[in-house]
Amino acid sequence: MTEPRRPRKKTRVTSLDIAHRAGVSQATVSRVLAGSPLVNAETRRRVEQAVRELNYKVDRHASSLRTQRAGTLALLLFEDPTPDDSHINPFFLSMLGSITRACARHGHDLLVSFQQLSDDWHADYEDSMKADGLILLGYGDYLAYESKLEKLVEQGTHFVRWGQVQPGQPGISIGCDNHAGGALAGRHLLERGHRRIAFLGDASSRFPEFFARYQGCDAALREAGLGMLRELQVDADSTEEAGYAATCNLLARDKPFDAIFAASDLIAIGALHALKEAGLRVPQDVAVVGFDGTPMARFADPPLTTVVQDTSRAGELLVETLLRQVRDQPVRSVMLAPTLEVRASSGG
Amino acid sequence: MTEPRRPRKKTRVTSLDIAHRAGVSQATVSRVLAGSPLVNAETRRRVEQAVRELNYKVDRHASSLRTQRAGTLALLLFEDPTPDDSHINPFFLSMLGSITRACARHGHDLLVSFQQLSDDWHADYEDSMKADGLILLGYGDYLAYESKLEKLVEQGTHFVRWGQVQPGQPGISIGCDNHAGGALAGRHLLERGHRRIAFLGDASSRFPEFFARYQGCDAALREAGLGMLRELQVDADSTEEAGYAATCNLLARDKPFDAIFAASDLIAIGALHALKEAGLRVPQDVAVVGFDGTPMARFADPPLTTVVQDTSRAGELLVETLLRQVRDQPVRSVMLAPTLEVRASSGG
DNA sequence: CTGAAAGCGCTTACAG
DNA sequence: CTGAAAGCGCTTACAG
Repeated sequence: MTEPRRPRKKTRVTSLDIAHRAGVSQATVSRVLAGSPLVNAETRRRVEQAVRELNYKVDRHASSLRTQRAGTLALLLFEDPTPDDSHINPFFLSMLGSITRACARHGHDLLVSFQQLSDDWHADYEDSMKADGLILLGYGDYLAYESKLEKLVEQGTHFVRWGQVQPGQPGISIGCDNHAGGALAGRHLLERGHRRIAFLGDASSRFPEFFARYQGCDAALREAGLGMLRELQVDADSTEEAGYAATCNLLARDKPFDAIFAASDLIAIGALHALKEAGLRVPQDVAVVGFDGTPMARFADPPLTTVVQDTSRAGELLVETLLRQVRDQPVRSVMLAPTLEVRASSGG
Repeated sequence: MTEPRRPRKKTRVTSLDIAHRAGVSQATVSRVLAGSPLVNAETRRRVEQAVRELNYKVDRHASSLRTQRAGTLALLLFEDPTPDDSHINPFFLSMLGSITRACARHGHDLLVSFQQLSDDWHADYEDSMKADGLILLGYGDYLAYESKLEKLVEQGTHFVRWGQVQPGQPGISIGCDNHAGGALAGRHLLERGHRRIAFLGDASSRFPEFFARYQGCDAALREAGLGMLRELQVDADSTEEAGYAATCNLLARDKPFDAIFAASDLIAIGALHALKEAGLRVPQDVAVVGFDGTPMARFADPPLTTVVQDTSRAGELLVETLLRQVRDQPVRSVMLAPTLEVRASSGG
C-alpha cells in the first residue's frame, strides 16, 4: 500500500507576487484583502483576479503578528481522567458541534484541547497569542477549579465558562437555568401522580448544576406541600455505569419510590437498565426523567423523558459573549431556559 | 448578573524583556526557549528564571512566521447536512477525542472544523499557514469527494484521510480493515448457527467502508458454501432512524432471515427497536451485530455484539502519519485490524 | 485613491 | 558560547 511520493514543491505566494501581477503596490493588495473602502473599483478588480489566479491566501501568522489578534478561539474541554477516549459525555460533544459552527459563523477558527481537571491547564493559548480567548467546558468538582478561574481573571485572560451561573463567580458564565429545569421535571412528575421522587446525582455545592437541578425539583414539590427526600438521593457522576450503580444502591435501600429524576441522560439510561434487571416496569412501576436532551434519550428503552438544554443557542451565546469580551464590549452571565420533552419513560 | 469589568491591561512580555532581565541578548533567550544545546548552563538558568518570573510565552505568530511551520494540524469533520448539531456520529466523536490527544502528545495544536460534504472545503488552512496539514474524517458518498482529494494532492497539500483503504486512491488513507471486520461478524454468526443474514447499510462503491463490510461478511459465508442474499440487503446511512426504517422495510419484504449485520452501531440500535416493536426477540428470533464499538453498544437492549474499531490507535496513526508527511518522510496507507466484542444481541 | 516605509516578535546564519 | 543583524509577510499610519 505504499503511495508514490509527490515531489511537488509548494512555492508560497505572497502579497508581493499579487502586487506585481496586478501592477500595484503590496500595500494596495493588503487593502483589497482587508476589504478597505479606499480602493478604486478597477484596481480592486485587478487585484482580486490576481488573487484568484495564484490562489493566494493571506498568511495568518504575518497578519496576526501585525494586528495582534489571532482570529482564533480555544475550547478547553476538561474531564475527569477517563482511560477510554470514547467516554466523553455526549452532551459536551453536542456543545462542541454547536461551538464549532458558531465560531465559523463569526469568522474565527477553533482550537480544541482536552484537559484533565487535575492538570495545570493549557491556559496559555492567549499568552502565546494562539487564541484571542478561551471557552471552558466540562463538569467536575467546582471547588477544584474555582481557584483556577480566579487566576484566569487575575491574568486578564478572556474566557467564558459553560456551567451553573452563580452570583459572585469569577468571570463570565453561560449556563442552563438548572433550577428551572429541575422544576420542570418535578412539576411533570407531580402531574403524573408521582410523590416519592428519587434523585440520582451529586446534590452538593461541589456540583452546582446537579445541585440546582435537585433544588429546582424540590421547589416544585414544595409548592405541592411535598419535597425531595434525602433518603432517596444517591450520588452519581454523569455516566451510565454510575447511573446503573446508583439505582442498584437505591433499590437496596428498600425505601419506596415511584419516580426517578436523573441529573443527566447518561445516568437515566443506566437507571433504566438497572430497573429492568430488577423486574420493574417503566413507567408503570417507576417513571424516569433525564436531563440534557441528548439524542440517545430518544432511543432509550423506553424512550426517555428529558429536560432539554438548547446546545445550539448555548454555543452561539458562548462564542458571541467571548468575542464581545475580546473587543472590550460589556458582557454578562446568562442563563438559558430549558424545555421538557415528554416521552414514554414518564408515561408520556 | 452583570459582572464588573476588569480593566487590567495586558502588557505583552517579549523575548527582549526577558533578555534585559536576564542580562543577555534577545538571541540567547530565543536559543534557550528553543532548547538549543549551545547555551551555557548558568546563562540558561538565568533566562529560565526570568521567563518564569514574567510568565513569558513565545509568540506563536512571530515564531511561525519565521520558521514557516504552524505547529498546528487541522481536523476537517465532514458530514451530510444535518439540521441538528447533536447528530454527529458518536464514532467520529470518539475519533476526535483520540486525535486531540495524539496531537497533544506530539506537541501540536488542533484546529477543528465541521464541513458539509457539498461545500467547498476550507482546505485553505495550509495555504494560509494556519495548519501544517489536514486530517479528513467523515462518511459520505465517496464519489462526491474523490475529486476533491485529487485536487488536494495536486496542490501538494499535506493530508491524511480516515476511511476505506483502496489501491489507486489519491493521497494517504488510514482505515479499519472493514473486509476483515465483516468477516469477523459473518464467521461469528455462522458459528451461532445463523444462515440467512440480512445487511443494513449501503453496499455499493459509493460507500466503500460499508461495502467492504458487506463483502467481508459475504466472503465468510462463502467459505461455508453460503453467501449474502441481495434480497436481505437494505440501504441505510449511519443513523438510528435509518436503521429503524431499514428494518421495517426488511420485515415488510417478508423474506426469512435469522440475523442482522448492521453496517454501524447506530443502524444496529435502530434495528433493535424495530425488531422489538415487531415482537421479535433478540437474539432468539434474530441475532444482531453492529460495527464501530461505540460506548452505546454496551448499553443497548440487549447489549450489542459489535465489531470494534480501535479509535485510540487510529488517532495516533493519523497524527503520526500526517506529521511524517509534513516532515517529508515516507508514509503509507494502513489498515487497522478490528476485533469482535460479543454480547447478548448475538446470544453471547 | 495609492505608494514607501516602519515595525509586529521571533529564528538563525554569520562573526567573533 | 554569545551578540548584532537580517528577514519571515503582513498592516497601517504618513505623505502625496
